[in-house]
Amino acid sequence: MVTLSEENYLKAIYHLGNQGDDAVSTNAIAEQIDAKASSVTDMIKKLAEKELANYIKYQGVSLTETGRLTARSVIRKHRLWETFLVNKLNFSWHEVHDIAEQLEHIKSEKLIDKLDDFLENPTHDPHGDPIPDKNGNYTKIKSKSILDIETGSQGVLSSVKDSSKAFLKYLNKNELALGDTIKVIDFEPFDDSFTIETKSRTMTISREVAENLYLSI
Amino acid sequence: MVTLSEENYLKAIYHLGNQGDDAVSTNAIAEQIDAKASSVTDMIKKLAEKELANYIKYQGVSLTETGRLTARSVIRKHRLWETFLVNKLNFSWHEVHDIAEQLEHIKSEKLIDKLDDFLENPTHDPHGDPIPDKNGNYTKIKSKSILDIETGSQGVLSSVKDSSKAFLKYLNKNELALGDTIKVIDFEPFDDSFTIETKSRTMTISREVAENLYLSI
DNA sequence: AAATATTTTTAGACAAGGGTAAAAATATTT
DNA sequence: AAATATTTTTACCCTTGTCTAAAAATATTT
Repeated sequence: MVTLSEENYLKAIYHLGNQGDDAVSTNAIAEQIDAKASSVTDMIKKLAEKELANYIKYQGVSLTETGRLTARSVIRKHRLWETFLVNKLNFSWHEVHDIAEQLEHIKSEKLIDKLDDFLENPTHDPHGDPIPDKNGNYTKIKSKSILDIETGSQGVLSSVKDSSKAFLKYLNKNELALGDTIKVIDFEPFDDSFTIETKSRTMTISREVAENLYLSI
Repeated sequence: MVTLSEENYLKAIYHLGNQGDDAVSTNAIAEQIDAKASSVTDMIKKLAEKELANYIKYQGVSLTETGRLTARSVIRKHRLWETFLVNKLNFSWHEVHDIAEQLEHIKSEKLIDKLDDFLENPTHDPHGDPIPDKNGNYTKIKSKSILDIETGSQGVLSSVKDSSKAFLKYLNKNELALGDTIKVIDFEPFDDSFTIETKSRTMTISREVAENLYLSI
């Protein structure tokens, strides 16, 4: 039995540690989860005790195979619920995170499998992130941040790195949506800004925004 | 802020105390919630502290207006989620209770309103129980247990009193479903059994079963 | 390499929710 | 009305997950 809190720690370690492979520092987890370092140490010990994590004092944590699968299962639930909220209940994508954060902890294999079928087995959630299947497998779309794309080339907006409310609202306001074709027209070294072109218009975006937009070529 | 545990107590008091009006005993709650009487006393004090319940030592608890509305809101969520599970995810009605028990505690007004719309504002859940609206109002279908119906008359199976897995499975096995028209043919005083007639057949049911079937005339 | 700074861990406390055992109040018998 | 039984409450303990403050380990400067 994995508790709600444990699930959140597993998810954090997974995301911070590159699928949970790299060792993650106590402070990094503390910041991610919004808790104090001492609380994190306590929880890490419990996870190691349950063989969900590998832990060496002062050396950080990584996930065991079981821990990784558990994390992926939580991520699967989170992303399926987000898809449900956006596709079926007509939420906009910036509203769904907090609700999915709760729904991801509902315990029922059968529920999530039926939800998956009901949504017609989506491979990506509304933010463009891949949804692991029952066995924890998924294929990431190969994509690059606009920062790393050569001027003149174009791609399809496939995901966003930052899923904060503020950023998603910015995208809505500027009529940028997943699936849009974006061409990188120019880079301005003075302020690190980019000029991009979409179907409807040409616009300038800051380095900060460019960093968070991932295009698949 | 009402906690998950508090919500469960409010629901129990609501159901045991005839919409929370009548005073309910500590022991009755303990049994319903599967906890010890001492734990119930503690929680009751917290509810009274938060003005969700009226409590006089040794005299039992009832709900305040706020408590009653909170209970109805939890019941609304429970029944909407059950409806979702059965109507959209194709669960059968005896499987949904435990999952709805978890889903009913998800916090988001907007979520439940959108779910309500998605389900096309159902007035009754899969067990025939009424779903309170946003304001906590609902209309109960006027119905009577087969025990209280005169031989010879008929009605539509509108709800079941006992929603246990065992009973719902019994109904499935015997092809009895909500909405079926049932005619009460005979009563046998020797063992208190009833003979009833449905579209497809005539059958005998025990007093125990009869007691749990509610027909609307 | 010593001194200082930062990170991590330990020790001890707290709130929520639940349990046991005994005391107090209420109900029921005789 | 006493005696007995039952219910409810109190007093105290436990676990989970969190916190603060201090100690220990590791990193970074000088």
